Formats: sequence, C-alpha cells, structure tokens
Amino acid sequence: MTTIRELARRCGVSVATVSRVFNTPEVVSQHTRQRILDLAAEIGYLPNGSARTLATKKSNMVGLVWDTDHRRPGWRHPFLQEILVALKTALSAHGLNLLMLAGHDAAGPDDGQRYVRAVRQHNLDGAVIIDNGTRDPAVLALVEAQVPCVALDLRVDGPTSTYITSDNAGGAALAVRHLVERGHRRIATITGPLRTWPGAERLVGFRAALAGAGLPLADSHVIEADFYLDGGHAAMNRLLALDDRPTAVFVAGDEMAVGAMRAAQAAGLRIPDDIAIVGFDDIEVAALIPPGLSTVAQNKPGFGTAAAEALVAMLHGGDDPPKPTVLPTTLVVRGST
Amino acid sequence: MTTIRELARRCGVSVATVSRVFNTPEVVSQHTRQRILDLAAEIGYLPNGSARTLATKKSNMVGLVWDTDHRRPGWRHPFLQEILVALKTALSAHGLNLLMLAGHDAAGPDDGQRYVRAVRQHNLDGAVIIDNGTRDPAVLALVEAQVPCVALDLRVDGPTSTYITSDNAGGAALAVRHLVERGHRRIATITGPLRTWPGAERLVGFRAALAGAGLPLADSHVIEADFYLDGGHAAMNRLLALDDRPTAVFVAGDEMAVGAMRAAQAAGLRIPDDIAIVGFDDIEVAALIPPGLSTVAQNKPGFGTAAAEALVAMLHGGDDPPKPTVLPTTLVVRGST
DNA sequence: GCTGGCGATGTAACCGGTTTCAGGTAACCG
DNA sequence: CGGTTACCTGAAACCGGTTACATCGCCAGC
Repeated sequence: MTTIRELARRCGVSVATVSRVFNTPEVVSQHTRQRILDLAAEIGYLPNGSARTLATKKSNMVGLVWDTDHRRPGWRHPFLQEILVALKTALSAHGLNLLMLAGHDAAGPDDGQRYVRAVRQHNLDGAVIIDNGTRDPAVLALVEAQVPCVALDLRVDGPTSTYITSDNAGGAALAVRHLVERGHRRIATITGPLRTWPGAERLVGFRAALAGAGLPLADSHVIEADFYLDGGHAAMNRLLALDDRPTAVFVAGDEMAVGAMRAAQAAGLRIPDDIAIVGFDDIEVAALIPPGLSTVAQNKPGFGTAAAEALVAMLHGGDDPPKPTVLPTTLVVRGST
Repeated sequence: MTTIRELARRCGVSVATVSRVFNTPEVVSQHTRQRILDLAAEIGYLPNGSARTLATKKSNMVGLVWDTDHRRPGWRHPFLQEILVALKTALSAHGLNLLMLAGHDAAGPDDGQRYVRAVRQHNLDGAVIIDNGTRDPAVLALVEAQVPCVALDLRVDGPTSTYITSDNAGGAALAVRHLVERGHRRIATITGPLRTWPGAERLVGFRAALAGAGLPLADSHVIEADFYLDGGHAAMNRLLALDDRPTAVFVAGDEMAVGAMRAAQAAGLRIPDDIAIVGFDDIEVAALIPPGLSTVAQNKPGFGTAAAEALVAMLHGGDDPPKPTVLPTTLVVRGST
C-alpha cells in the first residue's frame, strides 16, 4: 500500500502539497501538481478512505435504510431494483457510495437507535430511507438526530430531512377520470394500509376525483387492504358480494390488482366488460397478465435520482430547508378497462 | 462525539484498557471491564469505525459488485431482491455491512480497475459479485488482485474466490424428465447466452438428459437467446416455423419463457395441449400468467446466505481454498405442461 | 528471602490522511 | 530601494482508534 508520505518523498515535496493536489488543486502550482499527478498514476497511489474520513469526518458514503417488514417476510418492494439502480448511478456521479445498513437482523442491541448508531460509527454523510410501512422508530430516530435524510414514500419533515413521493392523489384522480370516461358510475376502491402515506393519499385523491365528477361513494365501496396479492383477492371478493356491486374498481397497488383480477375471473366475471380494474404502480406483471392491467405508472427510476439529488443538495448545498419532491404519474391503458 | 480517550479519562484507566474491553475482553479484569462497559453505555460511546479501520486495515464492510448491463438498460435480475435480503441478513449476523460499489457510471477513470480501486480505498474485507453476463474485466481484476470474492452465477476460481450457483444442469434434467414423463419426444430448448455459466450449463444438462432418455436432438431445436422476454418470443417463433415443430420446449429462463408462451398463444396454439413449456427461475409472474408456467425453481435466498457464508468462511476461517456451492433446484409444475 | 512467572494495566508509536500556521520567494508599487 | 502583497510550499498537530512493549504487584516455589 503506497501512502501519501511515500508519494511525497518520491516527488520531493511535503505531504501537505500532495494532499492539496487531491483536495484543493487550484492552490498548488501547475508544474508540481502535474508532476505529482503523474507519479501518483504511475505508482498507483490511492488516498486511503478511512484516513480521510477520520480527518474530515466525511465518508462520502450514505446509508441505505431498507429493512424488510419482519411480520411479512415475503414482501417485495414493487420496484426496488429500479430505485437502486437509479440511486446508485446518481449518487456515484457525485462520488458517493451506498452502504446498506443492517435492520432488525443486525447483531447487537435493538433499541431503536440502530441506524443512528450505524451512521455515527461509519461517519455516514446521510441516509436514504425506503419505507416498508412499519413506522420503525429507528427510522424516525434518524431524522430526530439531524442526520441528512431523504425518505421514499414516507413523509418525514425536518431541518435535515425531506421525502420523495409520487403524486399519489393525482394518480388516483387519473384513474378515476379514466373510468368515468369509460362510462362507469359505480366505482369502488381497494386501498393500501391507510397508515402509509401512499395508501392514504391515493384514497384522498380517489375521493376527491369522485366528488369532482359528481359521483357518490358508498362506505362499502372502500375497502382497506394491505398491498399484497392475497389482500387484493380477499377485498375483491367482498366487493363482489355486495348488492350494489361496483362496475369498476380502482385498486391502489398492482400486486393487489392482480389478486383482484383473479378473484373477479374466478367469480366468472369478464374483465373489462363485467368489471373494470385500474391498478397503481405499473409493475412488470401488469403488462403480462391477460387482458393487461390498466394502471397508474410511477416514475420508478425517478425515485432514485430524485433522492440522490435531494441528498446531494442537502450535503453540498446551503442549509435552507429541503423541499419534498413529488413525481408525476401517468396513466397506462391496457385491457382491463 | 465522545472518544476513547474521553471514556478512558472518565474511567480513570488508559485508552489501551478501554480498547481491550471491546476487542479482547478476556484479558481485562472482570471488575474494570464492567465499569467501562457501564460508563460506555451511559455516555453512549461508540468506537469510530474509520479510526478502527485505519489501524486494523479491516473495515467489516464487503463490496457489492452489481453493475447493470450498459447495453441493456432495462435488464432486471430475476430475483435480486431476494438475494439482497438474504445477503444483508446473513452478513449483518456477522457484523458485516454491504457497500454497493459504483459501476460503469462511476466518477473517475474506467480502466478495468475500478472495483479493485474501490476495495483498496475503502479497505473492504471482500466482495460479492452478482453476474450481469457482461464478463466485465473489472470483475476479473478483483479476483486477480486476490480480493476475497464470492460470485453468483459466475464461475470464478482462485485462492481467494469461489462462486455460488444453482444446479443448472440438474435443473434442466428435471425439466426434461418431466416433459418425457408427460409423453413428449420432440423437445426443443431456448437457451440463455452460452457465454454465461447458467446459459451454458442448462444446455449441457438438457442435452445430457435428452440423451439419457434416448431421445434425439435436432440442431434446429436449440436456439440461443438472451434471457429477455423479447428474445424468448423471437426464438419461439423460429421454433414454430420449423417443419418438425417440437411438442415441448425447455426455456432456460422464465422471462424468456413468458415471451415464448405469448408467441405460442399468438400463433393460436394451446398450452399445454399443442405445445408444453417449462421455464427456469420461478419468478413471480410464472405463477400469475395463465395457464401458469411450470418451471425449475431456484433457491433464491439461498444465493444470499450461501454467499455470505462462503465469504465469512474465507475471512474468518482458514486459508484452505474455498469450495463452490451448488444449490439444488426443484421442479414446480403448473399449467403449462 | 529471592526469583520467576503470570495477570492486569499503562506508555507511546503508529495507521494515513487533513489543515492551520508559518515561512520563503518573486512581483509590484510608491 | 524598502515594503506590501500574492502565491506557493513545508512543519507539525490532529483525527480516534490499535497494539507492541514495558511495568508493576502478587503469589508460588525453592
């Protein structure tokens, strides 16, 4: 391992000068700078990150907080992969790396401070939080500890934290307007857990759009489910059993929507003739199962890039309170409507 | 930030003693050890990871190498999420964290040494490599640089590296035997890219099983595709155009299999009556698209846990050359056969 | 009573960078 | 020609741990 002192010795300069070449190149003369850079490349010198972090208290690493819901081991984020790709790409463009933090499964005490501990221990510059719907106190502890944070689909506010979310209400409205245009008047909804931000907002948007269209909404036409396939299936069965069965359903998540479609088909109903369905998310399956699921598409990579940008703005930028980002949604019409 | 010296001062001991409490507790007397631990908990002392790494050259972090194929921006790993969950859980049980390394998108030069550089710079203890089929020289550089590595679905060997893979050949054989039992005699295959390990091995297993059953295999019944949906679609169309059209197809990847199914259905064929299809992977969609895709299931979390175990064995364990892990596969029968 | 050994602790060098502060040199100005 | 000033560089303290080596007290053994 070649160190900065070694490089300095070989160049006949002091370590300070070498250090400056990599941190504030403009203050060192063109000539020595070039000489140092050349030799550095030649002998393959790399500044040691730990030493640098120790001295500066900046690690150029941000934590990724994404714990699986321990009550739901099989849960999959609908588009984690897209988020990760975009996040990683956008962060590394700024020289930042992502450190995946251990969740409940971590070694050591689990006292709701585990993320804060991890951040302090590794001198992380910030954190990206992917919500899992559990309202984990350890996550809130992060924002309370004033760690620069950006959360996805989880509404957190504070001097050092902000969030990224889709336009959930607007997306729901898109779905409703589409159904109304198709001539539907009895429209029901299957929601996500209302304690989650997307779950709640999509219902808000749904209600507002229905009211805007002058359509009534029976209480029995709102069923809270859990974003899971089986939950959507069960919820649809309840809707189908109603006397005033809806002719269309806005299902606030594609996974649930697929379950709902299967329930409808199992009941012998034709989609979209007997019942129309609109989902939310636009996961891969939506395009693949017949007759194709119409759905409100989220800007999946947008979450990652927006999160990276928001975080970078907080780190490099001034200290004016960060603004949340709301990503637009688009309607994708397929066979189910 | 409370430091080790501060804690030592408050306890009336030297920093060495405090350090020992956290590293070799057995050498410090029961009494002082307890006193130090108590006070440490009270004032919330946390050893600084960077300082520790600087001194020991061990970071307790392992790199995650997973670059997307830049020629195929839309590519998704069939079960990245399951791998990540299992990997993270298994690693954190050993106090290890995962650092996602920047790929082609990284800032800085891209000379095929970027992963080695990242490992050196961050003093990473090892790396987990998730293959993306590109034969990235930067990945090979890692194993050449003697970094402890475990690769998924990529066959690397060396004194400090090993790999995890499914029993690809065995899985293909499962598929073939199943089709033979169903009475098929003209069985074709759509393969993945043969330069990839799973792509090649599944074909090997397919050939062997067919030979074992005493069945012939026409050259035209082997079509190399790319693991993508469209590739499977196109390949199936070529098979359907043949004079001696097969009655069953082993498609070496579910994504392709779905494409193949659509091609068959578009051609007016009934599945499984006119043509039977078996996939490989068991992705979520397989269960959802009618009539259900029979497939060879991989042990998805197994990749993560096995990778973690192999890596930990290399780090903590002796230096006997690590053995590759081959995960068993299972046949899942659904409607397509 | 002296010595050897053992267990517990302390001292200080070291890991590899950053940064403050203090020169030193050359150009510029009155 | 002396005094600023601007620009570049070096010396050394510091970041917060680890660890080789030294020290010390105490007890067993001869």
